[in-house]
Amino acid sequence: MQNPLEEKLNNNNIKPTAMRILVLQYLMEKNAAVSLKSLEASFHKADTSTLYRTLKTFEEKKLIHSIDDGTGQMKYALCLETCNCVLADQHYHFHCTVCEETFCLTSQNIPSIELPKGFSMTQANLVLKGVCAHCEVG
Amino acid sequence: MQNPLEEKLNNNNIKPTAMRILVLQYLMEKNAAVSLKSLEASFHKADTSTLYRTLKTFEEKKLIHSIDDGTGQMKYALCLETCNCVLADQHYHFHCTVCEETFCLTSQNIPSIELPKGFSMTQANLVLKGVCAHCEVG
DNA sequence: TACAAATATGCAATATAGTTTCATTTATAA
DNA sequence: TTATAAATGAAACTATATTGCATATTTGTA
Repeated sequence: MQNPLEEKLNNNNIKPTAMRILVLQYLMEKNAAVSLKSLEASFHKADTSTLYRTLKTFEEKKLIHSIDDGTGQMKYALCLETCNCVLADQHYHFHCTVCEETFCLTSQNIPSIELPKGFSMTQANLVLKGVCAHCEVG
Repeated sequence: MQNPLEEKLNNNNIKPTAMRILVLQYLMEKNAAVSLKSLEASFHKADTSTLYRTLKTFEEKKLIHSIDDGTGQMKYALCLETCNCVLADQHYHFHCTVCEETFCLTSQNIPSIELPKGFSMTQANLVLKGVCAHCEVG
């Protein structure tokens, strides 16, 4: 008998410490990708390095994936339940230049891309930029 | 009567100083995107800030475009002649995890991407990762 | 329970890329 | 020639990411 957060961590082979449960909860409540800074801002009591390593552990265990959205701050977002962080699981991300939030566009996978002869692809970092629905004027 | 490099700079409203001509030449000779660090390594006599500002000027004047390939070092590559750095000019980039070079894949434009309702897109940073033809084994 | 080993955390220091300030030099134009 | 504008060089500074090490906590085992 464990709570769903602990269960999720256990399913990913991550020991469910108090800190990790809180960080996971935070990630689940946000519908946008989060940065280390935003975690720091939300968890004053926790140390930066702990939060940093928590994110790294989550990423390593494929609970979250990282997004380099070009803001200079790496963002992290929860993977889908079925995610193995392989090419087939990759999706576009959208960075809103107004609210500065970054979202996963999981409704469509990335299209097949014709690579030059001899090239092989294993990963992708695909970030679209513009204005999100919430920030759109008019 | 001016050399092609100067002409290219002039066409982009960039005053052709000695330094800028050399940097442009360097960019044209490389078939991969270059970083500030690689410029520093190639131009020992020039100051970092000069090279930095040269890149920024080139980018501003749409002579080159920047690529955040996730290595932590911004890369820069020459735009195509016809480029206006608008959405239609965007293309994928490929970062080889072996030789660490980053290339423009200009042979195809990015496909049309279905955005959530209300989202509008103005830019993109699309980086594919894997192994390039030169580094492919076998 | 008690102890040993493994793991997680907190604090501090470090690394690195990017950026800015300001003085000096160089180019441009009246 | 002189005044003005622009480019360059040197140095300092900022921000993010990362690591080392001591302490605390958890876990497994007798």
